Amino acid sequence: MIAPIMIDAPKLKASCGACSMHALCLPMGLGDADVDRLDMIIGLRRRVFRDQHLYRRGDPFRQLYAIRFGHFKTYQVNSAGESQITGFQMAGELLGMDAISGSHHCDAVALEDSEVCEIPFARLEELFAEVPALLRHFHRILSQEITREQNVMLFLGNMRAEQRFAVFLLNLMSRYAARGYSSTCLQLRMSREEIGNYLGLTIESVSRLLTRFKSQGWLIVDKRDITVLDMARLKALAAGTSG
Amino acid sequence: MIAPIMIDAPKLKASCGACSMHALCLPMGLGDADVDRLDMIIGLRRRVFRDQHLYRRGDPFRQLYAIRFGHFKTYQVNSAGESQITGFQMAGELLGMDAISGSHHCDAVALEDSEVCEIPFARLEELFAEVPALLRHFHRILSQEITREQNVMLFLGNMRAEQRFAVFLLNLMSRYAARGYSSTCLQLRMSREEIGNYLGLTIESVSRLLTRFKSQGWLIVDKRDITVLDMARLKALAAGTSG
DNA sequence: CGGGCCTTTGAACACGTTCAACCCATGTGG
DNA sequence: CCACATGGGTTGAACGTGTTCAAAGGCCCG
Repeated sequence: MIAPIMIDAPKLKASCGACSMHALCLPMGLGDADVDRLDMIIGLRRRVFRDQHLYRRGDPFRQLYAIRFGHFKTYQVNSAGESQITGFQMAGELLGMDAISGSHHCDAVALEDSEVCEIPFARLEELFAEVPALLRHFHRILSQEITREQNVMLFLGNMRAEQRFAVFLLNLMSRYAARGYSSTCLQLRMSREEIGNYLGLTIESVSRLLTRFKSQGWLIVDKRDITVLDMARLKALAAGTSG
Repeated sequence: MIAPIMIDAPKLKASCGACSMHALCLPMGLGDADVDRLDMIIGLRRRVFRDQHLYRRGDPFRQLYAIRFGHFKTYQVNSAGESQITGFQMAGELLGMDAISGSHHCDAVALEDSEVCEIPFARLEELFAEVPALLRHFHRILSQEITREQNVMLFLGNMRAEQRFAVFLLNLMSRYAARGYSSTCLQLRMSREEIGNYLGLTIESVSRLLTRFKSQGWLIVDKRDITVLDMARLKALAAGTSG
C-alpha cells in the first residue's frame, strides 16, 4: 500500500456566516451573534478527494464534519468483510455522529472531490453551555438521523426492489430541492453498484430497474443524469399504492 | 375501537438511586450527588400493559422513557400501512429519542406488562447545563442508537436469513448477559411474526429457521424458550464465516 | 369441549441473484 | 493511428432463497 501523492489544499478557516449552507447546517436558526460564536470554534476546512476516506472505523473521535460541498457515503463493514452503505450525504449535512460514543463505527468516503468543515467536538460541547439553542438544534439533528435510519430499515425490511428504488430517487430529489436544485432532474454521484449496495440489491437489479423505469416512460436516464417524467407515478410506487 | 378498561397502577415517584438498572441507564457513570439531581427531575413511573402503546407516531414530544422492567418494540409504518419493527427494547434502555426533533416518528408498544420512568425532556435539558457528565452520556446514548441502527441496516441489506437470525439471537443474548442473566438461555418476549418483521423475513421463514437450528443441534427450542447448545457455531453463522 | 391464536409444515411460485457475455467510453502504449 | 486494457454499465438465461398460499398441529382459556 503506497499512499497516493497529493498536495493538500490550503486549509482555510471556515465561516458559517458566509457559507451558503448555513440555513441547513449546524447554525440553522441561530441569531447572528450565536453564529459568530460558532464560527470561532469551527476549525479548518478540509479537502477530501474522490475515494479518499474522511474517517475510518476505529478512528478516535475528535470532531464532527459539516459538508461544504461534495458528496460522501458512509458504510458499515461486517466481520466477513462485506460492506453496507448506510447513507449518502450532501452539502449542509453533518458527518461523524456515530462516533460520539468514543470512536468511529463506520467509514466515510468522498464520492467526488469535496470539502468539509471540521467541528472540534470538545469546543462544541463548551459552546452548548453558552448557546442553548445550538444544543437544542444539535439534538434535533441527532434525532433526525435516528429517524432517517429507521426509514432505511423500513425499505430494506419490507419493500420490493421497485419501491426501494423509487423511495431512493424521491429522497434524493427532495434533498436537492431543499438546496435549490431542480426537483425533477438530478445527477447521481454514486455508481450503480453503490446504489445497489445501499438498497440491498445487486448492480444488475439496479440496472434493470433503471432500464424498466426508462422504458415505461417514467424517467429519462443518461448515464448518471436522471430526469423524472412521471412524478406522480414515482410517488405512487414509493408509497406502495400502485398495485 | 373501544378503549380497553384498565385500572391505572398507582403512579410512584421513580428513583434512579434505588433502581437496579442505574448502572446501564441514563445515570450511568454519574456520582451520587448528580444521581440525586437526576432523581429530582425524573417524573412518575408509568405502567404500560401488554400491547398498549407507550407513544404513537405524531404524538408531541415531551419526555423520554427509561424502561424499568418489561420489553417494548418500536416500529415504523409506511404509507401503505405495512410496518417494520425497528428495535426491541429492554430494561435499562431509553425510548423516545426519535422524537427530540419535535414529535414521535414511530410507535412504541409493550411486549409484556412493563414499567417506564418518565423523563421530562425540558427539565433534562435544564439539568444538562448543570451536569456536563450527564449531557456527555446522553450524547453517547444517542450516538450508540445511531450505530445500533446502522448494524440493523447491515443485516437487512446484505445477510441471508440464517445469518440475520444468528445475529439477532446473539444480540439478545449479549444484552441479557449484560443484565446478569444467563448467556445461553433466553425467553423470547416477541412472537415469531415480530421476529420475522424485524429481520425482514416472513413468519414461516423464522419458523423454519428455528426448526432447522434445532434439528442441527445448535439450539433447544421450546416455544419461546431458547437454549444455545453450540455457541461457537452460532457466532460463526453470525460472522458469516461458516461457509 | 370448542374457538381462537400462534406456530409448524408442505408445495408451488416469484423475485432478485448469479453467472456470463457483451457494450461502450476512456485512456495507454506501440 | 490502431490495438488493447480497464471500469462502469447493460442484457440474457438459469438458478435459488425466501415468499406465498394452503392446511394442519398444538396450546390456552373460556
